[in-house]
Amino acid sequence: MSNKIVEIHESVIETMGRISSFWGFSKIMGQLYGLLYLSSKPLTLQEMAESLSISKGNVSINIRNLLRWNMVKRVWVKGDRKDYYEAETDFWKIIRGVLREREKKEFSQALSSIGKLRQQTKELKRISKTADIAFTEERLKNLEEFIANMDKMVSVFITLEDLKKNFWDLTKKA
Amino acid sequence: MSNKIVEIHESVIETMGRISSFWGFSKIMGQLYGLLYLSSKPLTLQEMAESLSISKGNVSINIRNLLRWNMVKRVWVKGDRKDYYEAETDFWKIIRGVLREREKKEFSQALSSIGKLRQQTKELKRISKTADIAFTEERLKNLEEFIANMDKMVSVFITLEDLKKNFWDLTKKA
DNA sequence: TTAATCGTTTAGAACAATCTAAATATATAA
DNA sequence: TTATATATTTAGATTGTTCTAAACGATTAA
Repeated sequence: MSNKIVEIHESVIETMGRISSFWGFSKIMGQLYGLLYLSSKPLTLQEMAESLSISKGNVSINIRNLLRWNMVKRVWVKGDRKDYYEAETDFWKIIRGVLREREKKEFSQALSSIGKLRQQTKELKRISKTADIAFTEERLKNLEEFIANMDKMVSVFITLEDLKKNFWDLTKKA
Repeated sequence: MSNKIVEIHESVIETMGRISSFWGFSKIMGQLYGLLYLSSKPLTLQEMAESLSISKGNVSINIRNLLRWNMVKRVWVKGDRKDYYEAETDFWKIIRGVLREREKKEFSQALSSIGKLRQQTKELKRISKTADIAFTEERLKNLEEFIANMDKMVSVFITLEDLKKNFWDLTKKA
């Protein structure tokens, strides 16, 4: 590969690293993904470690996280016992997966926490009608409604994207 | 305040801290916001530091960040030289602000980085037509299109929320 | 002006995350 | 089975973040 194209690859990898840490993943995860995304053939742990000048162990744990988020796939190369990896290139599929597992989980957790606490406050209000209990209940009500709405928005997004995907798959088959 | 309601407040504050660090803000920021959100009157630095058992300096820098994101407001209490703070309770307004400043900035930065690199790759392709240059160009094209779409989605969201807000303001005035 | 009361900054401590190199575990081929 | 190639785990080093206590600076009241 020409010098210039190698430079371009490195810049893309750097950018991916920045994006990755911005979204709360590790920098290395983004860089590994960028490396694989720009590679026309699957790569081994060893190759990735050398390309990014990091240890094999570091690649190992970060690749495992990428696998967990379905951002890379492990592929088989016949006659070679090394593991090979390639990038998942369908970004919408990645987003759907991340929203489903990460955001969804966080929203429902927050929703149930706040819901429970609001319930406790309501019960308290039945017993004693003080100003601060009423105030707390009002605030928790608004908070719970907001989180429920965010939760719904994410669900709608996932559903829409799923529909789009299924429709696309159908048109391809037909 | 009763013992029970204090316990509830503490749980909400804890939950807010968790949400905050999940979204890439500091835990203390979330806790401070929670404290103010549940307070029926504005609080001083001193009061917040005592409530959360953290240093005044720590409150100072975290409150400054909350102000930066328009998540809290500084309010004046006549005849008192202390600064008082209260929570911004309009969550959609907060989201709009954060998207506008944080996400927007990140998207346009990524978009311009990748755009430039894609342009360089295109120029390279005019000179020499190797397989890896063509491959790189194809990948960068897809990546750029994806980021542009995300950017558009965020813009649409902000615009819609702004419209909703303006409409609401109008109906209130009428 | 001086004393008192705040808010902010800073130096260093405490803590947490990330990385490497080496050890260990696992899988394949001879 | 044994030897070899590979992946994963781990202990400790490194780095980065966040916190506190104290110093500093600014503002107000006397």
